Amino acid sequence: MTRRKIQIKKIDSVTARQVAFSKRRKGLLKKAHELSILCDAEIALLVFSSTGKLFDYANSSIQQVIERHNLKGDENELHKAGVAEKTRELRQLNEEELQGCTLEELQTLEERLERDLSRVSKTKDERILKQINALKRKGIQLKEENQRTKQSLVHEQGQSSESIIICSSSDINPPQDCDSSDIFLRLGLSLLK
Amino acid sequence: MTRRKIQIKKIDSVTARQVAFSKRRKGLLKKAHELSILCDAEIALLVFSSTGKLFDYANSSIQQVIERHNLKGDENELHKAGVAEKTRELRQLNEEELQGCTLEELQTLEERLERDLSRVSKTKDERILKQINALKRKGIQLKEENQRTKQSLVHEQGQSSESIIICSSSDINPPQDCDSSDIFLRLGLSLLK
DNA sequence: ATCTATTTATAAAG
DNA sequence: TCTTTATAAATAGAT
Repeated sequence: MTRRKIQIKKIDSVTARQVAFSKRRKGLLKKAHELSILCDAEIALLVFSSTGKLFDYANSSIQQVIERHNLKGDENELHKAGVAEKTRELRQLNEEELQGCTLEELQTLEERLERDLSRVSKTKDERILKQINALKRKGIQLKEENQRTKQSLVHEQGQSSESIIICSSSDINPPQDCDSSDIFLRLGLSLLK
Repeated sequence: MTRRKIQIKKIDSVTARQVAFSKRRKGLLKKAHELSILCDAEIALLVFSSTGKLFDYANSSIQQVIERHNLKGDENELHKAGVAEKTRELRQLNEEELQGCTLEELQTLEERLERDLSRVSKTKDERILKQINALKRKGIQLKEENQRTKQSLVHEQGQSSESIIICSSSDINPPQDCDSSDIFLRLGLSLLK
């Protein structure tokens, strides 16, 4: 505080808030570091900006605890820069190595898996729909043949058969279309209210 | 600092170190609080004295996670005990409240959603399978009737019909069973090597 | 804990 | 974001 004393309340101006955040964050991290050195203290400091970016300070011993608890999603610029490559590399990762991933990397992988799952489900649904339609066509064909055969009986013999199966269109309706991402959204909505 | 500038290195005198710890800890917590208010930031600050005592600051949303850190050994039991209830509560949460959840709570919710999605997909698959089997039965019925009708033609007229449809069992095979959780597992495995 | 000289942090402006 | 600068805040050392 200086030039003027300020009130401790949310800074209205977005720009001023960003400037203050940058300065004070730096100051806070410095103070945290000084305290840990001067007084031999263990310190963990996590600062998330309003946009979700993380800046942190932690002694190495606490660092491990934090990482183990997934308290922090590492969003350093450096990490972001390498995410695409990392994601590709993750295909080769075994489960143990996966534990070493940052939250952001895991999220990127998760999103990829969700997209792929959605694609697979959709493909599966389409294939099943095709099977159903094929069966439906086959059923209609059979019904027509059945009727035609019966017709020839009537025509050539003047007698009717009681063995004709009635197969209305409502008996062979296509299944309602419901791809899994849609289900997920609806499920999510119902669970969240 | 003041009266004299000091070097940032561990303070030798135990007394002086304790005094410095007390003063600077207070200052650090205050700065952390100011930053969180002024700049709308999420902050978690853990300070362990060299004697292992904890002093902390944290926004309410992070607070719960931090408190679990303090509980150390008890944490698992206590937390597990409350998960079921928490999960139930989360059903009532709207999106805004969801932002206030801890990472752990979000993960619990996510796992629940995944299980539910899996159940929904499985149910859907079973229903579709039923439809397919119903259509299959209908097709077989029709085929049998077709043949019976034709048979009666042959039997009563001694003539054969060329209109009989051949409908082999391979034409109406059931779809391979593949529930989505299985797909997900297989997809995951393939992506991870 | 209190005082206070001095250093540090930082608000406002460029 | 970096710099400058006036001023508020933090704090080392003493009591």
